[in-house]
Amino acid sequence: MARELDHPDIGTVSLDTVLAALADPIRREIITQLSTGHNDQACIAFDLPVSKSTSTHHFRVLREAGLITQRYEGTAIRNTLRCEDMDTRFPGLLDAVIDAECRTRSQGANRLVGVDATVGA
Amino acid sequence: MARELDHPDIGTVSLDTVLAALADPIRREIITQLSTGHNDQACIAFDLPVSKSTSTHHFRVLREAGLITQRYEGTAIRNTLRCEDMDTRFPGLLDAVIDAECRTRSQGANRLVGVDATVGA
DNA sequence: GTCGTTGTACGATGAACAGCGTACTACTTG
DNA sequence: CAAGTAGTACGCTGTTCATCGTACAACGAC
Repeated sequence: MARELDHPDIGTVSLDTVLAALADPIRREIITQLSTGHNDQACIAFDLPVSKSTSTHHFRVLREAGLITQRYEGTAIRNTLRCEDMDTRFPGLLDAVIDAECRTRSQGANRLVGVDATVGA
Repeated sequence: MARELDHPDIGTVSLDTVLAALADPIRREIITQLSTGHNDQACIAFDLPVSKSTSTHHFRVLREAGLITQRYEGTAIRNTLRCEDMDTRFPGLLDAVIDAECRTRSQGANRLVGVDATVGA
């Protein structure tokens, strides 16, 4: 019954923190996967080109920025995107970033190596 | 006739660079002032709580990210926001950030000290 | 209990970057 | 020409942060 994770009130999250969180390509990868069918998945379900501890770090930054919710389920964690909360706080911002990310991706020249072919798997 | 400044093709600017540029509060301050009546102004016209050299640095980051245009006019530089270019490249993104910034600001608790009362002057 | 799974804590490290001051260039004005 | 204005270049500094490995904790299955 320990294992409670802190989530910020959406009213208190700062634009600074949100944009800093979104400025990292790995974290945008997570957000994008969450928004395209990977919602409510464990952290390992995301095929990220970094070590486990780095991955933990990125998920935490996203949670503390108010972008995702993390809830324990056994040993794993369910990650969900806080779409509505973010749209309340900063309307259009998250959608614009996800859209921009997808747009960049379909243009080829993906900066995030090692994930290209396995995203859909 | 020297004094030409490089501006990236809008098609080549990366989301990474743009978000990194927008993640800094000083640079968002510049962008916000540009979008709210301060367009086409010299760098010194922006009342920023940093030194001149730091200011130069931020303007350059914005230009190289494709967010602003800088054109010499005598000893000064005219700064303009590349709204349409940005909206072509990443639709809705710039507007969402500016809107979010203004929203944050009118909520009080402005993180950027020293600019509050003198913005309108 | 033991073992495997999933994620965390804790250092440590190296790179990136915001900030500054000083010295400088380029232009305008007198 | 000299003086003033607007911005740049350069070097430096301190901080932040992404990354890693290793050791550990919490839970499920057996």
